[in-house]
Amino acid sequence: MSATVISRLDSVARWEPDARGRLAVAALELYAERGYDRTTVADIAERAGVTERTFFRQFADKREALFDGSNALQNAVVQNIADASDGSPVDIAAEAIARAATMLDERRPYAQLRAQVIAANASLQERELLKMATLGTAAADALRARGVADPAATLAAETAVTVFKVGFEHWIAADLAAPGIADSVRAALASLKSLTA
Amino acid sequence: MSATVISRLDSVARWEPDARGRLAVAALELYAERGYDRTTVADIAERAGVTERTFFRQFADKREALFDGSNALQNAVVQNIADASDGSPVDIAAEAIARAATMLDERRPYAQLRAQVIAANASLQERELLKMATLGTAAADALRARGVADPAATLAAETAVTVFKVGFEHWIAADLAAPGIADSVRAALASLKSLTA
DNA sequence: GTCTATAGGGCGATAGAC
DNA sequence: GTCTATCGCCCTATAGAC
Repeated sequence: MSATVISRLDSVARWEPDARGRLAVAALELYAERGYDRTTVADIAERAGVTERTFFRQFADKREALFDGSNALQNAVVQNIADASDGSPVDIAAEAIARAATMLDERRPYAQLRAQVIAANASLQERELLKMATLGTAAADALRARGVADPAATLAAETAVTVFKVGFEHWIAADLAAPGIADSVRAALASLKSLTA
Repeated sequence: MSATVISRLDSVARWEPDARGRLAVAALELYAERGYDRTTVADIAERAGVTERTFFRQFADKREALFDGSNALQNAVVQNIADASDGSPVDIAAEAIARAATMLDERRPYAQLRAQVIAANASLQERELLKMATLGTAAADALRARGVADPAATLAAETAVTVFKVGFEHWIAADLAAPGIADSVRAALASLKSLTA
């Protein structure tokens, strides 16, 4: 129950720090152990050592605890699109996602467990799809900021998200010695190009 | 409160028929009038003249009442893919969706209102995204049944769904004299092809 | 049809950090 | 003093169980 307290030695922290992180970990663990819908928010809060009410202050709902990292990915993608050199909109968007996704490489076991949990529950899949759609519109906005007109911006961004999804699936399923996720995404893009040629 | 009763003249219907249809209409109306989250299932049931319990027997949850037509669209897409003559997987899937979607042409005002309601609420967007994803996997299955291998089948199906989404947005936003949805979808496919060329 | 557990929002009180 | 994170108890509506 006791956790590492990061505070000055002459003061005792009133609460253990990082309630949000503990809640996110507890949620993933419990969803994996007994399934999403047989886990109550009270269960999660108890394991994290906080009250139920605190959970809802940290996360908008029970699903959101699994999607804490999605903002970081999206910000990296938007930045990568802004920083990209010239190229076709699809190439720019797909490469931006491929590079941003390398932040997942070092946490593949976590990503695999999380993917398993999401695959087992429809309402978690819905949330994942919403996050992907949000990533797509953010990427489209970033392309428009570079002067790409519609419908090219939307199509390129959505296509990049599609190749990310396919590349992600491949990376998740591959064995330990497999290459990084960026290569999986690039391979999916190459496949798509040969399909539409 | 009284509706047209389609029954034999010598019998009095015990319940008004088509509770499911009335619930779907009532749900859309109320979501449009006062917003999704300020509408309770009890409100919908009352307007449809049934009990709350009947709503949940007809629909799995409060969102599902807006998605009654999605099965018909999916079945038509799968059938069209099975019936298609030879061509590239992307062309087959996109054309299959374009033709199936013509069933929406005669109900454009309904589709516009529905799209407005969905755009106003995140949890309805999630459900819409799940329906699109389900359509994508069904289309991919249909392509595989034709002998298309992966990842081509998945990529082609997902790409077709993307051009459908973009075409649908265009068709929804266009004025009354605009061409049908199939042409909007075909135009989106053409744009995508020039983008990836 | 009735009953009930749980999600999730509102609000005020508390007690730390600064 | 302000700001912010927590708690606790109120409530309603969803959705599943019986």
